[in-house]
Amino acid sequence: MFLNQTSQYALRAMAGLIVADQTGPLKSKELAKKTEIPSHYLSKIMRKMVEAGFIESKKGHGGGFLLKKPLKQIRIIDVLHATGFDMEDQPCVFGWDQCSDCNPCPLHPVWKRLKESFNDWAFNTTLEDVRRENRLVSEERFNLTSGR
Amino acid sequence: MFLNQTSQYALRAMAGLIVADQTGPLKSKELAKKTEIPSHYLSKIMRKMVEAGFIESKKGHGGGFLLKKPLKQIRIIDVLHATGFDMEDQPCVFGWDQCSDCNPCPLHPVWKRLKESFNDWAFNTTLEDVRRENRLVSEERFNLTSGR
DNA sequence: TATTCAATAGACTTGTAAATCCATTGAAAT
DNA sequence: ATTTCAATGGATTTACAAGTCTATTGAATA
Repeated sequence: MFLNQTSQYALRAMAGLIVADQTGPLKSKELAKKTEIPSHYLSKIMRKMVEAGFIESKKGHGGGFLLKKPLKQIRIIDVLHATGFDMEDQPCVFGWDQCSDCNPCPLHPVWKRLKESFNDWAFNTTLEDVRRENRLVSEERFNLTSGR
Repeated sequence: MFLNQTSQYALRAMAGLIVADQTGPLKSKELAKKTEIPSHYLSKIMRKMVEAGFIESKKGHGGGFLLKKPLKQIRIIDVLHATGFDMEDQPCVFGWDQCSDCNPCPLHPVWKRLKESFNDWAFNTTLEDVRRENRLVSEERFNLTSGR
């Protein structure tokens, strides 16, 4: 869908990291394998996550990436911003330089609603939600397969 | 933002066409100028709109593009489909081949909500909405500038 | 019929996000 | 100290969407 590959990879990588059993730092290569992201490309994305303060990196023996911030404090929008995506930078869909509520292009009202839904999602969803909902599913599956 | 340039152009072109004073067919070049879409590229997009049955084209003298269907019957999703965009074709954001409600990837629940908002918008917004809301704005402005 | 206009078709070029490659840095272990 | 491991930086390549160019088709006008 709509977000560019880099942003999608970033979400995927963060999700992959938080879902992993956290017994020490997770290596870029392992995460790459797990998430099927080209490993060298992933490295660059992970650097951005480090710079944004979401994770920290350890070089050398036993190195890799570790979560640094509470998941609750990392919103989807933060991850997107860290990859360079910013809704505010997006040009008017109709191509106007100065499109706004006061000076709306023909698509403005309609497009605005889409942006609002997107923002509603991106600002109100955190990586904690990702983890929680993933847990719920795993538990359900466990209950099923364990025969209760 | 997220939709590719071609899809955005398609929305822009349709909006440009319906907002134009409809005194006969609108030429591709005129529409291109109005919407600031590269004219030859626009031609290709307009062809898709013709094939989808939204508009018809007239060649030669006095030719151009005309609306064919009632605006109410053209949803945003239809325009997007006509340009080749299909939400159902979008691969799992986590990269899984078989990701579904029954077999959800770690991002599935969260991503699903985004898709639902998007679909809600794309399926429930028509070009009639685009026209109506544009009209409302124009009238408001008229009332202001006419000094009432 | 000849001329002009405008869409159509398809080959070709451009721009840039995505992906790869390789050399370097820095940390841990022995 | 030396070796090994893994992240980092930056140059380069690839792939493909976006955009351009040119020739053709087909309709209206006179």
